[in-house]
Amino acid sequence: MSDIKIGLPDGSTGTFSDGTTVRDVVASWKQDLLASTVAAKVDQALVDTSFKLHRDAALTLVDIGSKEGLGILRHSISHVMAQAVQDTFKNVLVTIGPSIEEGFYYDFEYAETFTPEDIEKIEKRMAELVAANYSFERREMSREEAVELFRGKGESYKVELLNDLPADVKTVSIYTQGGYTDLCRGPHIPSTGMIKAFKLLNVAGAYWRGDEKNKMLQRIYGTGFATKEALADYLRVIEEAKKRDHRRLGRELDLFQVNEEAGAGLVIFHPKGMLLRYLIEEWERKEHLKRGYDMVMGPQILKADLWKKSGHFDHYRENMYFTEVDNQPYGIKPMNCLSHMLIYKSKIRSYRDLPLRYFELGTVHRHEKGGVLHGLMRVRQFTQDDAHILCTPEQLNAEIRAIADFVGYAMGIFGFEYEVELSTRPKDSIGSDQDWEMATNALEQALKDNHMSYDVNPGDGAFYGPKIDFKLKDALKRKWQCATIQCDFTLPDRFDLTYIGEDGERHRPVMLHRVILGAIERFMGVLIEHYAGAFPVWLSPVQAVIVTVTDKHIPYGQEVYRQLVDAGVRAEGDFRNEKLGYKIREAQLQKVPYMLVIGDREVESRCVSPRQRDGGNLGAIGVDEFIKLIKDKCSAYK
RNA sequence: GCCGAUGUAGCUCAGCCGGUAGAGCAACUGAUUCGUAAUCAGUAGGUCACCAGUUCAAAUCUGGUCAUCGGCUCCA
Repeated sequence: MSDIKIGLPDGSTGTFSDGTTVRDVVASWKQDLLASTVAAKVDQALVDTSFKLHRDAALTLVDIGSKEGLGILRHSISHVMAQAVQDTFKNVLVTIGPSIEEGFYYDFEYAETFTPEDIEKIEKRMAELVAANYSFERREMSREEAVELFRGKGESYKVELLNDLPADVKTVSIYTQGGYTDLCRGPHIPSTGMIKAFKLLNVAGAYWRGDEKNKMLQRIYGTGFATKEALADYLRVIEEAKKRDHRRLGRELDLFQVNEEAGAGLVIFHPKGMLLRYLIEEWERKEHLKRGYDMVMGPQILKADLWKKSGHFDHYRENMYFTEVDNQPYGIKPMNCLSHMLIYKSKIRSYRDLPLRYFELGTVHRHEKGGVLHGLMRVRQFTQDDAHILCTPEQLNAEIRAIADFVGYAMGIFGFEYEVELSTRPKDSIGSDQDWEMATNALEQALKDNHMSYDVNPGDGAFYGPKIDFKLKDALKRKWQCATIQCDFTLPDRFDLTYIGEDGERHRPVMLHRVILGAIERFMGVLIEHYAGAFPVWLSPVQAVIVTVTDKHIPYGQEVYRQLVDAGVRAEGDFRNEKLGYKIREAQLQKVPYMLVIGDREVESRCVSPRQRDGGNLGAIGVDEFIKLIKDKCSAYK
């Protein structure tokens, strides 16, 4: 921390009234403390010392490229954008405009729709405001004064925000730049002239305060960086991310389609996509059997009464599809647990039998809202690598820890990073307070025992129990929920599951719902983007393509093809009458890991010359040697 | 579901103010037999998402439906 320079005009290190120094503040800021805590502290320092310290600290942080500094810069740009919007258009009300991970946004209420041309106008006005180099002036006032100020401007959303502040908040701060004033906690950069690189990205609808019952506002997204180069880099990354969009690659690599004729959110797997899926599923089965799971399988439809018994009918009905068989109502399963419950109930269970781990690659149907469907990521029919574990309360901790380890192992195999979240009881839920507390504690304790860092998501659990979510990140930095572990004390109750304990008495088992990869479809989508379609050898639908130079090399090419296929290598032969360069290009675009060129040299020496998709060349090697290479990669999951 | 945009050949896209469709790539056919990311020539390919309406006339205007895209809400 000692190398951090504080941007005070006189180069001194200021000291706050509570004895901490500027250095302390910036150091703690760097340690990822809640930015707001530090911001509040810096603002307090401003009041205490009359240094315009917060600005300079912010400026310094922007200069050294810290996350917090960038956040401050973007927040300031959002103010400038709000001003530009109100300068350019009449009857626009401002709401909120924070910085976010990739940039910033500001939500406006405006009767008309912002068009792309409008966005250009706004950008132009913003450039003028930046050129004018207005300073950001901070002022504090009582909340009553602030209410008066914003009411006078007709900014009803700001008034609502002020009125909803906690009662103990007596004073609020406002920031003014170039005659435009916004309610804001700060901090901000010293002046608009410091904005070197920004861009407005798109307009979208967003509910006021994120509640779908509220009015829909117009949200303008933008981003900003400390330098033009950084902005250009970011835009390049966006372009690159588009290229690896799984929907595009799914078509280009001929993996799958989501066809309008078939219906929204319904995936059709093509041969290569199905092969990829098969490889993932085989991996799953092997790993589950290794870990003491039993494979089971239930039907797609079960009587509606059973869904009533489980609570799904009351709590999940709007997401379910129903059908009728012989005048009896049936529910198409949105989850796999019911069959597993019936398997458990098929016998009297002893504590000696537990834990029981039922694993099913379970295909489910959920009626997702139209607007959320997205390629393979959000679909209406998908297959979960689902398991339900029934155990004694004493076994719970070890089971949860084993699952968390399994997830970690799986993420390592597929090369993903992930974050962990613990979600607690939601409003619409079933079960006693006591059960919820026990379940939540069990999950939390297991995370602690495994020394895993996690965030808590209050109220985000399933209706039947709390859960641990594992979120991995795709190429666009979007987080996708994949693995989840859900604790359930209520289903065993509803289905009256029991086991005979050591004491000879009947006891209630505990149940865990869990998935490792989540949904195969979504996982494949994430996988496609992660590898940009260039799958590791063990997952490549085609591992090697044999390319002949001329027709006279075809007989040896077919011989090699036969040897590879017999050895279990996924090979294809490209014996078309095309130039070598043309065939190489196609194999390259299909991201095949190895291209085996067969020409005079190879026929003569009875070998192959594998060209790698990264452009490298392995030189002339024997076919056996090549087969061994592929086999080794597969067994190492490379 | 909500806000906004979009839907023309397999893909990427042209097609002004309504007069009834075009390019490049891909595909197919022929020629070419050629060493590591595109050989040349020719041919074929479209109910302009779907359904109504306005009009002498609709890819074009209006309404509805379906679907997709960017978000919001929700979620594996």
